[in-house]
Amino acid sequence: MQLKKYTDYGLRILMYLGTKEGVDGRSSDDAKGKLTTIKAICETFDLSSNHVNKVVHHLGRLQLIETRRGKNGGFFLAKAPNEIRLDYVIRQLEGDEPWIECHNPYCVALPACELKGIVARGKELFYDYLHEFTLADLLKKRGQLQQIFSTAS
Amino acid sequence: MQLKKYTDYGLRILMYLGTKEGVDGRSSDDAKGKLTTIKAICETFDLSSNHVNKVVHHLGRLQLIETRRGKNGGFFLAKAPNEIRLDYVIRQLEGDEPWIECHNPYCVALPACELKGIVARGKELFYDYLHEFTLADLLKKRGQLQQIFSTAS
DNA sequence: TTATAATATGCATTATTCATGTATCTTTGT
DNA sequence: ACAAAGATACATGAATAATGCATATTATAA
Repeated sequence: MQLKKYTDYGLRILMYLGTKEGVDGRSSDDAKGKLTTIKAICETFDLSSNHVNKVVHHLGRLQLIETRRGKNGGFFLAKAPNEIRLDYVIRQLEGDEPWIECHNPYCVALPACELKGIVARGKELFYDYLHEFTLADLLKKRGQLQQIFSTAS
Repeated sequence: MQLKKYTDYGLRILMYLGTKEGVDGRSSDDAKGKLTTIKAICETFDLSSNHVNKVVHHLGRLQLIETRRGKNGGFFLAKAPNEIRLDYVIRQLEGDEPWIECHNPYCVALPACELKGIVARGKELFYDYLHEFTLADLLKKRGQLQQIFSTAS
């Protein structure tokens, strides 16, 4: 019972982008508006580039970030931080299956089982709570994060 | 993000015991007060006896059931169904680690990270909700469950 | 007191899923 | 044309859950 690292990495990437973001959604650490690259993320968080690659791609498909191929390519947030709800990010990256498995192996009690509904409702309460937060909430200590990200590598 | 089958099996076992339970906490399908055995559980739910063995042992250590070794041994509920709270059962069987892993690999953002607290609170809301329910709630359709369990095998 | 039926326990093995690695393709700016 | 970036497919490795096997321990009954 734990979120996948995949999901975790996705959230870290969004946080990183959130700290870089200027008015135009580009990296602000450079006047040229350089984009953030997978390489930069990997160096900052010390992660495998292959994995980050996939997560970035996924975030792109979700239209949470915009990716640019080719030289000087990279990616940046496609929405304002306060429009990126945590429940959505986690549900999508994590996958949204029921938290309890009634088939595989099939449970004979299924037709009279009250449990699956209770767990499903609990799951929804978890996500309802996450729905109250956005990426902006993760950036409260933005200055400190910027400092961490700029010195890490 | 899913409960372990181990946890699921534990809950099924408790439900099974709940349907058998008479005034004395013994199986009521037989005047002799025969105890429920691992074998009976395995036949009913079509599970591996080794796995059930371990879950039963765990439930015993948690004092949710009382186990009896030796010939004519078995086990039965050690508490009334309405005293067995689902949050407790699930927390114990599932293990109670944080749902998000900040170390392993260590995350540089940790000192300024708002995420861990949000997820931790969401997790608590999930368990708070489960706390409202007991095994008795899982036995609402007790008659139907009894019928299922007596015909399965 | 011996056989038997039950749980207890430890170790080994298998299966599943997550995580990571390698290679190559495609795109795009220089 | 070249180089730097993401896109994609496939393969491998690692972690953990699930299961299997063997044996010990205990209690009852013949």
